[in-house]
Amino acid sequence: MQDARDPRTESPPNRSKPRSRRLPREVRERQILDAAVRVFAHHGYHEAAMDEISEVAEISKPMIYAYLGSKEELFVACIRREANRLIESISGAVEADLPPDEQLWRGLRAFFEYAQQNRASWTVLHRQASTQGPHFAAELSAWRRRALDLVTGLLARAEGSGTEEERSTRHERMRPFAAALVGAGESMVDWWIDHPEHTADALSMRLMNLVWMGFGDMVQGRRWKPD
Amino acid sequence: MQDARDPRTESPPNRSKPRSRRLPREVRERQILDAAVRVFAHHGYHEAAMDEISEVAEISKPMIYAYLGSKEELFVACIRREANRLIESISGAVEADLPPDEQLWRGLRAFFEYAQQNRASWTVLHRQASTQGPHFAAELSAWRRRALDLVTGLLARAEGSGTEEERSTRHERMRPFAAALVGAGESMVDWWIDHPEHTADALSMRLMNLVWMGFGDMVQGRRWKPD
DNA sequence: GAGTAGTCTTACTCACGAGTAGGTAATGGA
DNA sequence: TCCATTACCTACTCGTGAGTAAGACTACTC
Repeated sequence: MQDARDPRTESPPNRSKPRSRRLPREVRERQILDAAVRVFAHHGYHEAAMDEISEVAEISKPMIYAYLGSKEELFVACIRREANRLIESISGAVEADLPPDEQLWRGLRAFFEYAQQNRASWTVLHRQASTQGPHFAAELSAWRRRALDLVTGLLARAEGSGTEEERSTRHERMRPFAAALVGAGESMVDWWIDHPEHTADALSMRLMNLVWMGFGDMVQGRRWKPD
Repeated sequence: MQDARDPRTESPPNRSKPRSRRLPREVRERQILDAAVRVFAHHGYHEAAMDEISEVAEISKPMIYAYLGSKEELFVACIRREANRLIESISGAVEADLPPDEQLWRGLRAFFEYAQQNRASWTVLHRQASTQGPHFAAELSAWRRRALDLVTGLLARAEGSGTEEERSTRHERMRPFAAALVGAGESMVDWWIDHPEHTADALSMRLMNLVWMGFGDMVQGRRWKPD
């Protein structure tokens, strides 16, 4: 069973390069993490062999243990790095002085774009991470919580201002909706993988319509549009 | 965990070997599947040891191999059985002659209730199944497709009728929305596990409001309510 | 050039767990 | 009563893959 997207043979087809020697730790750690993300994304945590990661990273296995620790710690390091990248992408796209629907729209679009341009990263965060052995549970719920807080904040602002206390209870009330929205996005990305003819823009628009207008409006032909 | 034996098979009270019960294959298969669902839900596919499943099922390991085949086949059998149960629960709750919003509402509620009353089953379907080794990919996408078709049908009917062709293109257009809705539900159930103070009814209502009314209506105080 | 700190490797060990060999014992029909 | 069948077991094998021992090579400083 040949696999076209085997991470070992995926990107640079370098046959001539005589395996760069003696690079500083910083560089190696990055190489290892890059390789690990790709391999974890491709096989999942348990099927991913440290031997394969070391092969992809072009470094021997003991170096991984020396720099990043056990397989578990390596996986956690991947989660942490990729979660940071994703969350920064989204929160960077949301400008605080825009109207709430516009903010939401930008956030959604940034999310879909990230998922498109960083497939492996997204796969690790979404699919593999949720395999929750009791181990990475902490790391996992941490990143999930950050994502949820980000979205909850977006939604809470949509309902306008008020006293400190009102804002805080509203924030709480928004949590289940935020969970729903996050899940809707995740699930749409999954669907997207099988229907790559759609653009990030189109999908964000659909999701925006769903959560902002709702089916009740949509069946009557009312649509949400940006700007 | 005490072993509650059938009183009829226990006639002489001083039998020294209560374990050898010699039950028919059908019964054992059910016991094995029940145990497997629990263990898979608890540990995930890879961490789940056949030895533990055999222990929980109160039968020896070779019997599992004799009846259900390999670990992979056992897992597939679990997925298949539990997916059927869930899909029947939902489609049983949706009566075709109700108005579309009411149908959607009943479907959502049935889903949340199933997730609440069959935690292990849901966990296997949702969390563990998505670990997509290339193996159960077929089984997985099959059940996911059935769920998606069910929801897509629900949504497509909400937009009323038309010519055969209109219905079919609309059905296609609804797919990404269905994916979003399914994901929203899944994600809300995850959130629910950490916030068990909410009821299935309350959560279905929230999700119904989100997808039917949308935030645009909700921030203006408009709400959806069941008939 | 000697010492030292950091990079990097080959070639192992060893636990774990899927799957099996090879049997015993109960049941039901002839 | 004998035989076939089916239920059921204990006690193994054996591949795989995480993690390591033990040292080699290189590039600094002093």
